[in-house]
Amino acid sequence: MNGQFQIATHVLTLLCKQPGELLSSDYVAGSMNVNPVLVRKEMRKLRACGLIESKEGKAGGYCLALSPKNVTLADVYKAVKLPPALGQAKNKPNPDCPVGRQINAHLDHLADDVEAAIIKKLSTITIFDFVNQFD
Amino acid sequence: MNGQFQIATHVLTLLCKQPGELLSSDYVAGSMNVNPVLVRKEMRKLRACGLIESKEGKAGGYCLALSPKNVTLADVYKAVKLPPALGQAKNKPNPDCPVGRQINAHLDHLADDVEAAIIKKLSTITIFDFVNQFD
DNA sequence: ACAAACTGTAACATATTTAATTACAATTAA
DNA sequence: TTAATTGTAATTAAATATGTTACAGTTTGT
Repeated sequence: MNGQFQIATHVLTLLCKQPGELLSSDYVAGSMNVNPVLVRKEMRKLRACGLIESKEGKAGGYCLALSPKNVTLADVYKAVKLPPALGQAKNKPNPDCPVGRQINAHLDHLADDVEAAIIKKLSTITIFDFVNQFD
Repeated sequence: MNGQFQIATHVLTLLCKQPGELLSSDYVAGSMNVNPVLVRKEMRKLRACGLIESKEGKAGGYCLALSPKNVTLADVYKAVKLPPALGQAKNKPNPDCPVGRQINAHLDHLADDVEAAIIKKLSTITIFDFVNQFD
């Protein structure tokens, strides 16, 4: 099981609900019951993509880098870099078989199409939209 | 890495290319360089969904149960039952946190939407279409 | 200057999932 | 009756994700 997208989305939700404040990885980890180091690992990815900012030192923490209306869940998906939705075969098909020789090219193209469909769907939902669902 | 969809699609491609013949798991496994037992495991799923038929005993093997024009890659995707594209968190968010209390419902709904988008995309491609790409 | 509270990150342990392998009962054809 | 094959379980090995510990570096406040 892979909960990286869920962690990232949870953090962004918290940051969105408490704008202007710096939230620590310990605080966030407490809201979701995961290890603070895991949170910091996801935050590294989000920061690398410019979605959040972090501040070190005492009273440090994380905050949004952009307006929640300008960040979509597609940005989050790309930032966390999940394994491909259709999976990823590691076998090396038999090059002497007409099907084996070509299938990886076709499967790769298909996987790209599916990832594009996921991103298209997620790009219709901003962080603001997602957070707005909460009571 | 998870190559179940790729195995299933590879087998269906071979079956489609050699209609009327029964292909053995050994033959198929040889084309893709995986273990024959893995092939038989995926075949079980495809058969449970009615996509293929199998025959036991000497000279047994597998063949398509439907016309390749009537089977889409969405059927294959549903048959192999991959883990959800957005992952699956296993943490239990803090029920005392307003965000933690609700987020799983929202994430689950989102995951359903994404799976629907994947299936929508895959349902536009039949096995016939996929195989037709080959030389 | 110093202590405290953080991030950033590495290293290691644990848990889970997937693939490979082995084994064998049941089935079918020759 | 033998050989080839599916169906399936059990085990091992490999890959991946998570949890944990540790600690250097940074910043704030006293």
